[in-house]
Amino acid sequence: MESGRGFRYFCKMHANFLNDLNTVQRQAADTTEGPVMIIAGAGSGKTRVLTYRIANLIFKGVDPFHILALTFTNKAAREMKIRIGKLVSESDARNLWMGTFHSVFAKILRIEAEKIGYPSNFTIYDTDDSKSLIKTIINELGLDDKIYKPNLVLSRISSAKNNLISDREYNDNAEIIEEDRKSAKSKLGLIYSLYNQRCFKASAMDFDDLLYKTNVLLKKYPEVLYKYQQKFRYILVDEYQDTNFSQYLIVKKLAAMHQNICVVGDDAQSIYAFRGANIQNILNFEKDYPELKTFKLEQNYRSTKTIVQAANSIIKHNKDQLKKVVWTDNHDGEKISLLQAGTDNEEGQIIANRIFELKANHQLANSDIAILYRTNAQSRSMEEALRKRNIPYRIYGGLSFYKRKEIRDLLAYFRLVINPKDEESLKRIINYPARGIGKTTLEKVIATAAEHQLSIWEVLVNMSQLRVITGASAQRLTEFVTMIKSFQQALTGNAFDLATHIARSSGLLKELGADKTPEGVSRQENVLELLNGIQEFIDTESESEDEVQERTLEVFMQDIALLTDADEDEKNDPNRVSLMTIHASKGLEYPAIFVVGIEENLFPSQASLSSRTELEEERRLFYVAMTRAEKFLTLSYALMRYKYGQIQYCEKSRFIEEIDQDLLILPSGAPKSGALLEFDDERTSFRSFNRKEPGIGSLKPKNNAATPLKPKSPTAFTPTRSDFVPDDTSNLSSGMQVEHERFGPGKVINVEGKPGDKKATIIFQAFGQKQLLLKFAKLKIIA
DNA sequence: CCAGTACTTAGGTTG
DNA sequence: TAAGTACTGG
Repeated sequence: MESGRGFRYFCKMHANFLNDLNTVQRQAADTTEGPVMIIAGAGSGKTRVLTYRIANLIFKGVDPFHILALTFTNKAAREMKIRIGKLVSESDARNLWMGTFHSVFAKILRIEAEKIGYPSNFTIYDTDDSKSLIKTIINELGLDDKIYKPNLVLSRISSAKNNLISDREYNDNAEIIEEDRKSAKSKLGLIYSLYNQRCFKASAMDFDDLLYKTNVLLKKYPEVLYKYQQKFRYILVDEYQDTNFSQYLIVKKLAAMHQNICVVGDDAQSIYAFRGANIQNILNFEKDYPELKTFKLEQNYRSTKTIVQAANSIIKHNKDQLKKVVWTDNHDGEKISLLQAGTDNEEGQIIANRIFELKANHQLANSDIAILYRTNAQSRSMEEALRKRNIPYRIYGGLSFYKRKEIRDLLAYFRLVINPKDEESLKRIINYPARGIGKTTLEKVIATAAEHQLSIWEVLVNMSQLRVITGASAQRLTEFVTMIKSFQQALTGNAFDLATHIARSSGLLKELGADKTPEGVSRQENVLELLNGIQEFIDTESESEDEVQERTLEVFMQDIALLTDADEDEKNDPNRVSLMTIHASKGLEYPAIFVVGIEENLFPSQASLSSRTELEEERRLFYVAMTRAEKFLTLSYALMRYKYGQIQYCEKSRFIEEIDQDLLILPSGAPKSGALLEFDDERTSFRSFNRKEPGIGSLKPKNNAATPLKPKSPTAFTPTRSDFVPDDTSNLSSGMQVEHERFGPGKVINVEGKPGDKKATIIFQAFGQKQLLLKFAKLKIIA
C-alpha cells in the first residue's frame, strides 16, 4: 500500500537526521509502533520531538493522510506543519490531519453530519451564543437569573458534556438531582434538556458538542468508527495532561485498532483542571495500554540553571506528581530578581524601568520580553506604565477581532444566510440595523414558533398561512425574509462579492458610516478589514490536497469559527513587549520574563485556598510561569492594590517563600515612592523626579491627565436650542423634510400606527436612520 | 423608540 | 473601577 514513499525523500533527508536529537528524544521519535507516552519536562524540546517523530513516520513511508496529530491550539498546529514541511516536503506536511480536537472533529462531523441528524452546514455556537440561549431559556421558564446565573449553568452543562453525561442521564441520575436540589437549582436538568433541544432545532453545536457528538457518532456507528480507525493509523496527542474525558475516549476508540498512539504531556504543567482536564488520563493511559513504552524528557534546553532550580524548588511542594527530574547543562545565569512595590501602579512603573535596564544592559529587544499575570485585570497598571515610557506592547487575550460587536453583527448575517435556523444570529440582526421590527412583533413570532414546533425562520417564511402577524409588521418581516433569501441565492458565488453585497444592502455599512466619532470610524474600518480578510481567503489555496473545496463564504465561515486570538498574526511592528495571562503563555518562551502580582489571594487566588488540589494547580501555574524564561526572570508583588475600585492591602505570596532563597535577589531597598526614576525615552537619559503627594505618593487619584479622555460623542456638541419650536406632527407623512432638536435635518420615509401613537422612520443627514414616537419626538416640519 | 441614569456584580478560559 | 443590564422620562 505505502509504495515506497520513503524513497522519494531519500535525497532530501539524510538518513541520520534523528542525530539532531539527544538519546531519549531520539528513542521517543523513533519508537513509531505501538503505544508511547512521552513525559516532557518544561523546555525539554517536546515540540522538536513531535516534529521529528512525524517527519520520521513520513520518511519511513507512512502516508501523511494516515497521521492524526492533535494539538492544543491551531497556531501550534500551523507552526509544526511548517517545521515538518522543512524536514520532508510542504505538500506532505499539508496533507497531515493536524489541528485542535475541536477543528479536526468539526471537520469529521460535517462529513458525517446526516447520520446524527444534522445538516453538514451546522452552525458552531460560541460561548456568547450559548450564554444568550441559556438566558433566553431561563427567562422563558420564569426562573431567577440571580440563582440560575448563565455562566454557572453553562459551566454545569459543559462539564456534563465533557464527562459524556447526556441530558437524559443527567435527569435520571439520583446523585446529580440531589446535588442540584441541595444547591436550590433543581431546574438545571430541565435547562440542560431544553438547551440541547434548541441547539438541535437551530442546527447548531456548541464547542463541547463537537467532542460529545463525535463520541456519539463513533459509538452509534461502528462502520464510521472503523473507517476512521483505518484512516488514522498513527495518532499523536500533544498537551495530553490538559485533555478531558470526552477527548480521552475519542482518542482511545480511534487508536483501538492499530494501537499506534503517542501522547505527550507534563503533569507538572496541567493548568486546566478547573474546566474538566484530567491528569487521570495519563494514569488511565498506563492501564489501557500495558505494553506502553514511556520516555521521560528531562533535560531542559531553554533556561539557566538558576531558573530550572527555582522552578524545581517550587514544584516539589506538590504531592501529586509523576517522578521526574528536570535538569540543564546551561549556564547558571543571573539570580532571580524579586521586586516589591507600594501599589499596583508603582509595580507597573518599576517593571517598566526594569525593562529599560534590561534592554540597555543585555541588548534585548522588546519582543524578547513578556509580562505575565494571574488575572486580566492586572494588565491595566502595566499598560499605563509602558505607555508612559513609550515602550510598545501587545496584549494577548484582549477583545479579539472576531468578538467585536460590528464583526459579530456582520458574521451573524453570514451565519443566518448559510443556516437560517440559527436563532441566535437571527435574533441578533432581525432588527439591526433598525428596520422597524420591534420587540412585540418578534415575541409574537417566537411564541408562534414554539406553539407550532417550528423554527423562527419557518414561521417567517410561512407567515401568510399562519396569519398571526399582519399589516405593516408583516410587510417588514417579509422584506427581511426576501433579503436573506436573495443572499442565499448567491451563496455559491464569489465569497467576497457576496459578503460585500450583504454588508451594503443589509444597511450595516450605512449604519456604521453614519457614526462619525473615532470609534464609529474604526468600527467601519473593522468591517472593511473583515471583507479584506475574505478576499485574502479566496486568494489563498485550500490547505489540504484531498479536499479541493470552492472558496465560498460557507467555507470561510467554517474556517474562522474555531479561531482564537492566539491565531491572530502580528502584522504591524512585531518588536513589542508581550502582555498576557499565565494561562495564555503556555507553550511560549522568552529571554526575559516578568511575573507580577505574586500576592496571597491573587496568586494563589482566593478561591483556590480552600482545597489542596486547587492550590496545587495554582502552584503548577506558577511553575509554568517561571519556566517560560530563558535567561532573566523577575518576580514582583505590591503591598497595596486596587480591586473593584477599593484599596486592598496585600501580602507577598507563599510561593515566594517556597523558592530556594539562594536563587533570589531580595528587594534591596525597594524604591520609596517619593523618588522614582523616570525615563524620558529609549535612550538612557533619566532624571530624578518627585511625586506630587509625598509619602503615599503612588496612591494617586485615578483619571489622571495621562489617560486620554474619550472623545465626546457628537450629541454632546449639539446644544439644546431654546428657540426650537416644534410643529404639530399629527399629519406627518412619508417624503416630508423635518428637523429634530438634537438629530438635525432628516427625511421621513415611513409613518405608521394609530393617531396619537404614531411611529415615524426618519433618515437624518448626520445620524442615520432612526425610528421615533411622535408623541415624544419634537420635530419641526421644513417641507 | 431613544438615550441617559441607576444599579449590580466581579476567576483563570483551549475551541 | 468598569461593564453590562434594567428602568424611566422625553
